[in-house]
Amino acid sequence: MVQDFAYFERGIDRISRQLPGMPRDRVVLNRLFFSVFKELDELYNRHLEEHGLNTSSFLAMVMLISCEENRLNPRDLSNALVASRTNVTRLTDELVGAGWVARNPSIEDRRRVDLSLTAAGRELILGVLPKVWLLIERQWADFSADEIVAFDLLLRKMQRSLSRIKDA
Amino acid sequence: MVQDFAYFERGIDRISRQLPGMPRDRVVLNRLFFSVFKELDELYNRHLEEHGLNTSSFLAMVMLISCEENRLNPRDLSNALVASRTNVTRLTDELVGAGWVARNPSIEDRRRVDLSLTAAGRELILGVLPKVWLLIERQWADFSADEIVAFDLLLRKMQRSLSRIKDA
DNA sequence: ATAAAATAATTACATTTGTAATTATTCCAT
DNA sequence: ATGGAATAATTACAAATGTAATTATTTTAT
Repeated sequence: MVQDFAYFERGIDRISRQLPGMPRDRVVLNRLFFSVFKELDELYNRHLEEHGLNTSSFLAMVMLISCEENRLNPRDLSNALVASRTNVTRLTDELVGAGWVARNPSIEDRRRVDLSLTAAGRELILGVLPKVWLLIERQWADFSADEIVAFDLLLRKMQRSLSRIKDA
Repeated sequence: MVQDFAYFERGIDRISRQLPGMPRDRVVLNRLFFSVFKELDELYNRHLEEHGLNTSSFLAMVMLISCEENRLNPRDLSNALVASRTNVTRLTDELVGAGWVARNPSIEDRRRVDLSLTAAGRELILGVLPKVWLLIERQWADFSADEIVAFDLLLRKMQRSLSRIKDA
């Protein structure tokens, strides 16, 4: 069956036989990474749905409750979400429409817009966060403290590698 | 600035002060995972673009060249890509339109459709794979063999954990 | 044998995301 | 001080993805 990863590995080996030079272990790693991410995103979207959120709007609200001045520009959100500015504009429209976020012209720079949580938005995200944390704890329940640390280091290393390739 | 992860960690700590009970290390891990994935997806999309592909259509073609009988049903692709059947229908329309994939009614079960690569599709993917492998090698160049193995094991563990939560 | 349930793919429609062009403002080099 | 370049956000539009309903076929329980 498709769901277990051995299926993919057999496929990868079939390609390897048709075309030499495959860095097999790293090809497997990337494939794993993609499929695990999709499952992860799906899981959190499913749990956030009942609160009218998805992983993007949730992260946007989290960025807003966690930022220094309690306000953030669309540009910052775009970086934080690794999403286009366009999409952030639309997302913001949505959150403003729901009454969770306020848009205010920036005082220092009139090109800018300051986004901040409304009282309702703050209340929502403070209610959702503990539920998300419970899910996170279930998700990582089988991992030892050492494994968590190791995973963290590997992801950061991967991040550095990706940004180096990007800049090159 | 937003791009380095310390920025997120300071935000995470600000939340922690507003709301107790956060499993900090694992929250950081999930955030890292999301942001690394987005960067990864972006990188590969950028490199695949010149061949008229993106990560989805590329993986679809890879599944087709790597499958046992050289044919696959839309259903299988949907599982492999962790994408909706609808999206696979559209994706297939696209690949068929480009002349890379053929749609044939299945002999055993007339509800089904067999998808397979055309000669042009096969040629395309055999040309693209080596380039993708070069990128993969750059991406993982800094990782030792041990790190690759460790990462692989952690991702598989994560996959099992996610599928356990899904089934529950 | 046959009717209900299950399965496969697709269609119609909505949502999410992105690229390119536009508008407004600020920065910077003369 | 001022005109060109850079930056911020948005708008118009296109591409990618998803949900629910529909059609065709097969499986299964009587």
